[in-house]
Amino acid sequence: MAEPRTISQTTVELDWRLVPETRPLSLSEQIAERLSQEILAGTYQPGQRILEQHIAGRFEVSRGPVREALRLLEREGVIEILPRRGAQVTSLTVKEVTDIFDIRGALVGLCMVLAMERLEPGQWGQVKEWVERLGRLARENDGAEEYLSISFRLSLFLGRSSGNERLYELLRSLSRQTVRYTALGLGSQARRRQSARTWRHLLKAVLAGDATAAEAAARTLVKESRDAAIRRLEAAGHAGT
Amino acid sequence: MAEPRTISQTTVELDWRLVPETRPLSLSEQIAERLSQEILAGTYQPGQRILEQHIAGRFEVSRGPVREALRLLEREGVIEILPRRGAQVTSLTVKEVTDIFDIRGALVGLCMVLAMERLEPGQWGQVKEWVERLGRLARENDGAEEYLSISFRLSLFLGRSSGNERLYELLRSLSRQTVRYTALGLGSQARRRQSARTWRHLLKAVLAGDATAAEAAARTLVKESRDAAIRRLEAAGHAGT
DNA sequence: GTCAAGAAGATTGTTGACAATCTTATTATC
DNA sequence: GATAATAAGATTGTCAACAATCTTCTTGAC
Repeated sequence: MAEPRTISQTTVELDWRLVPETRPLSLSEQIAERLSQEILAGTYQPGQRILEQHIAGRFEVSRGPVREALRLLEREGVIEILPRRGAQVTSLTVKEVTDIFDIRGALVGLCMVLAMERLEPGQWGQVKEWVERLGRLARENDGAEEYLSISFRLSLFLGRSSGNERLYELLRSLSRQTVRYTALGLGSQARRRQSARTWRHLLKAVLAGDATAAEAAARTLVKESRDAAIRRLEAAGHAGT
Repeated sequence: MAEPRTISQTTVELDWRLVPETRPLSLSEQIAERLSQEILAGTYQPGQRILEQHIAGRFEVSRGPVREALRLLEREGVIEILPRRGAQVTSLTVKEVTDIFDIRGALVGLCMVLAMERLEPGQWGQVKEWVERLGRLARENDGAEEYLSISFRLSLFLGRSSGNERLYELLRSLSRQTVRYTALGLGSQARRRQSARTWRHLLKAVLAGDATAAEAAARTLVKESRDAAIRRLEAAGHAGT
């Protein structure tokens, strides 16, 4: 019983998945995927311990694959493993959230530059549509969830367009780690308006062929996202949620 | 026999180590450390397969800890693991080397900006000394090895000075992955002279308090390193070494 | 002589059990 | 009543063996 084994399935959009490939997932990857979803969904809270035996029992596998799944999740920043003390759901401090956003800012800037070097002006149609959709969603009261989804997808599009596979993977991982904080900010309609405006600036710069301005807009996008998240965190009493 | 076990030791400078912490390393971490050294030293060549059983036999442990060590090395980019086909020493294409250098460039730029925000003018003394030493080494014929060591240390200093722990770790990992290619470039004296010159530009910008110029210099540093490495690779026939 | 099919060997994936360590609850002491 | 030592339980680290898959070598057909 090596690979053909499967645990109970749930379907999730490819972009959001931990392992975005379509090949049959190994047992440990399936476990990691499920746990990742549950942690993002809040079934496991930040700071909560994760016991190997408990997971093994829940998915009816031995502890071996569970251990490997936990290493995979640690690698993605979803959990932290302390030697001899087991795993727990990552609970970021405000400082750590800031730090990750800063890294994302620099990398998104690079993405933007590379994408403009590679893409023809005609290949930005999809981006234009998405940015316009963001504008509409920013005017609505309950557009938070879809806004997040579209902006996440826009980021991934830029990442892929950079032509730098490793940059794409890195950004995907960092975006995953901060998605709950990005969402925190985008909960406010004012913040969505701000975001949509910056996206429009970015698009304008792209269509004008101004790489410097586009890079600046991309970095601004992340910086604004960071500041909104931090404000929310500090208002809530800066516990690691 | 859980943690107190040790495999045969070798001492390596902390900066170059896979796990830079000083706490007692777990068995799998010790194995990963040793393998990492051997791979960097060329005992295992790029592309070469690594068999779990072979490693387990060599270090007289079971395959469990070896498997965990391999995951650790995969995470650091030292090896690649293909499902059901085992591990092999990472063999980067020219494109992948370029991509990693580009990421490093963007991140080193960010480092520079952050470090200048945090450090007082008086705290750059160590950097000044190192940069001057690089200048001397660039004039010598056989200064390649020490040049690499000092410039690696300079990069790490900037990383630490950024105050962004995650940025530091990320840069350390990426620098490790490209260190053999950086070394390839620095083998030429002309290249060392170029590098030393750019370091001097960087230092000058720092001391003048010009963050923009310092960031540009930092990015240039990585870009020049990238171009030198690529030239060497392509001259050598662009196999993955 | 080349290519495809099959069999033997090698290698990874998984499991359950045992050992060492860590955590928690209890008890004793000040 | 609070603190420290102790013991029991819980949890992680390691091991050896088995099962499934992959690789390679052999054999046979064209």
